[in-house]
Amino acid sequence: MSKHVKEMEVLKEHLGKHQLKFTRQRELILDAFLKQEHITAEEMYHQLARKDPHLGLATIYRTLNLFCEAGLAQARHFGTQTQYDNISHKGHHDHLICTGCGKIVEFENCDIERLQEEVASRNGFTIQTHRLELYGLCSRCRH
Amino acid sequence: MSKHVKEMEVLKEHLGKHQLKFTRQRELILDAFLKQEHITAEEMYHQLARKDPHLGLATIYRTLNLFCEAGLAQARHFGTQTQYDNISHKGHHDHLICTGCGKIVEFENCDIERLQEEVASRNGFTIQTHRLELYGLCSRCRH
DNA sequence: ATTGAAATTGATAAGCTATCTCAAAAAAGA
DNA sequence: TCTTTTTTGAGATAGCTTATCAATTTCAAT
Repeated sequence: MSKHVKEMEVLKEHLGKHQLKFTRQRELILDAFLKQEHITAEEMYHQLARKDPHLGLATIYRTLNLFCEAGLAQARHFGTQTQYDNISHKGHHDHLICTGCGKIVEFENCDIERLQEEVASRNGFTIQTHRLELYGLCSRCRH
Repeated sequence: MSKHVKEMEVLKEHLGKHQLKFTRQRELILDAFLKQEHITAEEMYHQLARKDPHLGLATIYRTLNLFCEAGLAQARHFGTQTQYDNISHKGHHDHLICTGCGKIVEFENCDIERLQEEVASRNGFTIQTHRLELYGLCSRCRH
């Protein structure tokens, strides 16, 4: 039924270790979560309203936080909301954002990522995720 | 009176351009803000309560957001609160943030900054500012 | 210095996001 | 199935930030 067998196992293992139970809601939310790169609780609430209109918002929050504890998700505060990042999703990308027209260009740079690792380990940190945004003017807006 | 002449000029120029007015409160808040590397509105509210007990919290928020628009500050959301970073005084710095205990380590890395410039120019952008946050576990929280 | 239009302030209400409460429902082991 | 423990859903609550608005302040033009 679910395509996310590996992650489902990670969840079940975490549940087992902490005397928590495997529920229909947790399965449903994990399935939906793993299809996204990142999502907010509110977004997921509306998305899942079709499948289960009675699924409560509090349950979404509780479950997404559970995923963080299980190492499947990573909470990141963006604007006024909390984004829950899908850890298993590879292909992280950073953003170039034009302050003139709002244009967003995505990019990836291995050299930068390597230097980030260096900085982190020099400070005793193990990086889970990162966020890099460059703000400036695109060629069109500079004139 | 004020030691932050340069930044005060930046603020005044921004105010002039946008038909805004130079007030006692804005001067007071800028002076206090520039003494910090980063601060929350609430912290500043309590800090300034001694100098001006009638200074409202809403004014602090409004003014710190004004500083962001003027390019003197940068808002950063951490936990449930917003940190306002002073980017005009000590120069920009990036952050290593522990997702376990919330510890924040500031760092600067010229090599990363140079690579950022490269990425930007390759895409026709001129960088005005940037935000780099590395999330992970500090040595203490990893165990 | 005075005036008057426009912006700002302070106090508080309102808005939003996230968490807490608790009775009812569901899960898991015997 | 029975029993114990955990989870859920709905609404209440908490914490941070913004909106509202009458009174005040700024500032350019008298």
